[in-house]
Amino acid sequence: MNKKIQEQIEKLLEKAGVKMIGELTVPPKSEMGDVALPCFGLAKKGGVNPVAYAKELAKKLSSEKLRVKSSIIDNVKAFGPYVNFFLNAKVLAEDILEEAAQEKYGQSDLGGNKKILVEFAHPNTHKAFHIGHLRNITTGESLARIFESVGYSVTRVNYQGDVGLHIAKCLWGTERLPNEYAAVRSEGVAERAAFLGQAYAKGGVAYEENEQAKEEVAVINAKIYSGADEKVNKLYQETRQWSLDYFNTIYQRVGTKFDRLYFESEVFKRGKEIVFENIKKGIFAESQGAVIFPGEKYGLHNRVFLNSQGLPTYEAKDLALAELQFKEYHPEKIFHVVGKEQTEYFRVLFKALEFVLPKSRGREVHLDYGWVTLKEGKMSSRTGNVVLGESLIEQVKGKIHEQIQGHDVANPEEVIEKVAIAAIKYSFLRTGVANDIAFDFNESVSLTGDSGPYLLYMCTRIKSILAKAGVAASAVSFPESISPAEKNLLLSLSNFSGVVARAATEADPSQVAHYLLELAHRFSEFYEACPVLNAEETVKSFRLALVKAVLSVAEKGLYLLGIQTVETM
RNA sequence: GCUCCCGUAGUUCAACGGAUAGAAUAUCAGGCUUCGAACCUGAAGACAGGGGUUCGAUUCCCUUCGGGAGCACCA
Repeated sequence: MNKKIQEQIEKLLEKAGVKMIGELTVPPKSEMGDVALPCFGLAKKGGVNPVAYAKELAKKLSSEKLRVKSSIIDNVKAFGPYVNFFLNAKVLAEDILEEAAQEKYGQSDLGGNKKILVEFAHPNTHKAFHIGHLRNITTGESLARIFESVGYSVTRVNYQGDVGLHIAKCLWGTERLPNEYAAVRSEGVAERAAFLGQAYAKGGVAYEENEQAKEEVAVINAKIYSGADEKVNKLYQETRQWSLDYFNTIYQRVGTKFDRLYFESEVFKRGKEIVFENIKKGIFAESQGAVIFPGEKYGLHNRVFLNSQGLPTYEAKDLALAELQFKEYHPEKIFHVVGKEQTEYFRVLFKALEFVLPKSRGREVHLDYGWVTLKEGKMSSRTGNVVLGESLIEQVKGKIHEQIQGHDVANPEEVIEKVAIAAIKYSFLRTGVANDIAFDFNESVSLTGDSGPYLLYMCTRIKSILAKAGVAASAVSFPESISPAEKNLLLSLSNFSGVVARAATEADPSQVAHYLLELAHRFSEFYEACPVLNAEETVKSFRLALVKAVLSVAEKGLYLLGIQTVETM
């Protein structure tokens, strides 16, 4: 709810000698008013019937409002247990349009410029980059932007697994595909990435089905950690770079830039040290040849931090990563955007961290997001049943290409790319972060209705109007009569700041997505009902300003989702 | 087996413990000589089942059924 409106209502209540209890909401129908004050809380305190109370309060406020000059509130009426306020459209228009025109509209300083890290993407080198990663990046980037807009100092970091068993599997596979390997060395970034996926699949299958291969993979793994074998080093470094080059092309494509790339290879040594240092203190314990953290002591489960070969596992590396991150950035909080299957893992890790690094307590947050599952079944890079991130983008582009036929578009290639990215990002962000997405090519990335292109379409329509209108007069005039469609748009505009704040506190970009959908729909209704360019001068001036404000807020909101607008589509 | 998450129109998603459970898509019926029809209007269609707490439950608790994930040397 808009601050100004809230203040006005509070002022009115104060005059009537009533304290503000309960949050303002929006009535289900516009005939019932524009803002609603529920009276359950008020009634409960006084032990009265909320319906009777609302009726009485509305009556009181109605007489009181006469004494509030230039109030934005036109009328007060009781509906059941609610007191509903009718806002004056003209005053609302003057307030909102002025506010929404500001560069910083929607921003706030909730974060107090505190430092936070948003860690996301984390693809592993030598493995496929699939649509799950795409969802992760989309979510992480959007969260980073939302946090920034409410006044946090955000650092985007990416933690990538470039050591570990999966690398060994891939190298094992590479050694068994010598011809393909030789050929791909002279090819492009994408081909190399595809080759690594193939090699990984080969190694992964052999590891599970063949005892000898399993041992060979373990040997390679040890060599990667020790760095003792020149031949392995060389192959490892070369293929590692292939992956990183490829990831960079994708980051660029989806509009994400990282401030710091962390690698497992830079923390595994220190991870091992930390565990050793803390065995004496009794934090970690030996068990069956490995070193574990006894999570069971704390109602969690035990986890292996050093395996029986003495190599650090993911958990030990994460200890060192945390240490490094606190040392480099002194963050207030670190958000790890990681799949929800690791929820229990993080509970144990954060517990162990509290002992090893006491200042981390309460500052480590696991932002769990849901799976992207295929309708035909679960994705698995082992069986090759994965949808690669880029192939999704290409498929969606194909669909848009068909749609765009017959349109007069200036830069079709650029537009198709942008619309495709918008469609995909929106399809990931419209649903709650923690929810799984059952992915289906034909249904999931929609181009109509509740979709990214629908939002972009609102923007291009407005841009088209503004272009035809030419240079607008500097002073905006306000007509006496404002239609319901216009008023709805104004009310939507007034909600933007609150939506962004909520999205930030709940770490949930879908709030912004839903808001934009409503804004776009209300714009479409307005567009049908209210001609802009052919309107009488005063009305035209107002509508142009209104439409400009809508575009401005829409672009701000789309930016928070990581979506760029287009001129034509 | 233990722990956690999730069951809302045919389908994909909404709904700070509050008003007549909202959208989109698919289906049916309408709307372009008028700022871009990737749009708009209308119809039909849902809280998995059963208990409980509450003035009030889709929301909280218990339970049954159904789906998913995690639970020692992967990340």
